Amino acid sequence: MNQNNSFDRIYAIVQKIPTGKVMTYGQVARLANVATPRVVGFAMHSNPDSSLTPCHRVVFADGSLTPGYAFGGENVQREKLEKEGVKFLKNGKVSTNSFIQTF
DNA sequence: CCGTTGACCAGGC
DNA sequence: GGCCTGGCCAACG
Repeated sequence: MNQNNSFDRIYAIVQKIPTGKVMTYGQVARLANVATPRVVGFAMHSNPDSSLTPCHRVVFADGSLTPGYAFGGENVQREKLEKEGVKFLKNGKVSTNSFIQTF
């Protein structure tokens, strides 16, 4: 628990994201007490396992998916989220209603 | 130690 | 509503 490394804290938060819900990088960064959302991005790209750390549940603040998803690309990420019940908008973005509001 | 890079975000056009 | 720019800040070599 209380990891001193930023990466470990980020991983812990991402792992706590329930199925069918998504979080923005800024949200994760804030909960992980990280200075900037960029660190979250670094951690995700260094993410060792998609099953251990569901980085596909982490999206942009606009609801856009991750450009250059480390496990196949945006296309794969979108299918995974849809499979988990996440709603997508016509413009190809995640519905803001799928964002976690209370944690 | 310093410079570059980057899975961000907010603002402007 | 979509695309571009600037700024913040940590990790990497």
